[in-house]
Amino acid sequence: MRQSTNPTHVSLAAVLQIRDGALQALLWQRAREPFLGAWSLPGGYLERGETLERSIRTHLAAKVDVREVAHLEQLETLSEPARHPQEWQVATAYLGLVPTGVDPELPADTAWHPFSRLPELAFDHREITLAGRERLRAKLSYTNIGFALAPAEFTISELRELYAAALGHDISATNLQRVLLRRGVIEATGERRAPGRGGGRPAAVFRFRARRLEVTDEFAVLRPPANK
Amino acid sequence: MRQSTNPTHVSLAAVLQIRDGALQALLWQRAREPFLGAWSLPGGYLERGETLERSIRTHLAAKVDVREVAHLEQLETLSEPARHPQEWQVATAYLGLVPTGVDPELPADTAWHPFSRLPELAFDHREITLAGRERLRAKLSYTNIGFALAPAEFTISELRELYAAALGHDISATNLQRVLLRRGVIEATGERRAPGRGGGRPAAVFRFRARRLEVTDEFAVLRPPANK
DNA sequence: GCAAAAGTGTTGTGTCTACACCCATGT
DNA sequence: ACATGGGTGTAGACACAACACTTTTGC
Repeated sequence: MRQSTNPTHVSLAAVLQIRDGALQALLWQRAREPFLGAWSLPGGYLERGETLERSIRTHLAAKVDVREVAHLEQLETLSEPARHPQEWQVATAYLGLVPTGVDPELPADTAWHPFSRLPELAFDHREITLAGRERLRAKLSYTNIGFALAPAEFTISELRELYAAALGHDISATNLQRVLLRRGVIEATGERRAPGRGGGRPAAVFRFRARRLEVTDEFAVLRPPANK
Repeated sequence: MRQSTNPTHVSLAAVLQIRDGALQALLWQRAREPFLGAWSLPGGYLERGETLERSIRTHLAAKVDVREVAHLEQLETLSEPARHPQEWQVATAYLGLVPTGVDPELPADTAWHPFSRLPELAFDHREITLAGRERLRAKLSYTNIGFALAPAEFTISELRELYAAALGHDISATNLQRVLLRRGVIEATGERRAPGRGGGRPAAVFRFRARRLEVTDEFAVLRPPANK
């Protein structure tokens, strides 16, 4: 029991990466009660003098040795009084994204889990994890958030696989390329990738033009008049 | 000084309404230090045993006598250590919307302020207020959130004025009607509104089909293949 | 030559803006 | 009659999905 007049405050993160062609979440196994042994999201207490974002970055770096988080954004703050069985605790959840290919060394109690086989999660962490995936899926449509899932350079078919894995449905390489080029989200580097055994035309290499989140489709159905 | 190991936690709300054809925010004048006399967002401490949403609803109902909040959603949680000069305080901000026409009785220290003449605000409340307006503007494009700004029944020109005031730019009644009808967001009641002095064709009366937030335009540019 | 993989051309559909025009009422 | 405000018809721009077709490589 920490004390009585104020809630404890923790930062948590659903850290997602595409590994082996599937969207996966970084989880660690709790070493103490409550939920001893259950899988849960990385995070920890907010300390005096730090912001929530600094808090979650510190906890990620210290506990899990993940410094390669390419994008981090706040998801929501959970305050259900019964969410922690012993403590009055408020949690602010973040979504973190790690580019494909990065393979940080993990402590023994930490592992990646594909969404297709998520274990039972402690507290309300399952809800948070699913909310993170939803946020990612939505933003793939109208922002350049793909930069945080992709390596620095890639071919369209590689990018197509990433998008398909994150979205959960197939996507056409043809149209993906056209949409992202039209919007100026990606650009050709000018280089080509040599084909594998069995041949095939060499693929053009692309990169994201920005590596910070930008809204690329204002989808402003109710948009201001053109003239004027 | 409340205590040391945990931050205090407050809930705040940017409560918006369209009044006199302009988007306005509900503010109250602080009665104590810090920022004595400055305008600020309504809200207050989170109490043990309640959720943040319950907390902000309670504070709104008690302090400001606004029970007519048609929509309430979480905006973000602010944790900058220096945001409160004396206290280690975390704040979770909400966006609240009140339909046009409702005119709740307000205490003497509370008043509506149009965005065009926002006073200096205490703490980081200006940032929150602007974030609330941005959230509203975005959601007007792809959800039915207009239900929370409009009265139960309205004509298209009345609705057009509300959208224009909230969006900050003009909008065509013709196209607004077609977009909202095509998406099934509004429907005709079958009644007509008598024209004012000076004549004119009687206007058809409409209502929103749902009075809870729904996403009406999935804007899923990267959408699943049609045939499967 | 042939299979494999990448990329382009083209067609059709749906959604939106803009604007001309028609409708129903008061004076 | 005619001014006033409401509503419909329609054309053009654009973004997208789907799919046929062409290009460039390995074997």
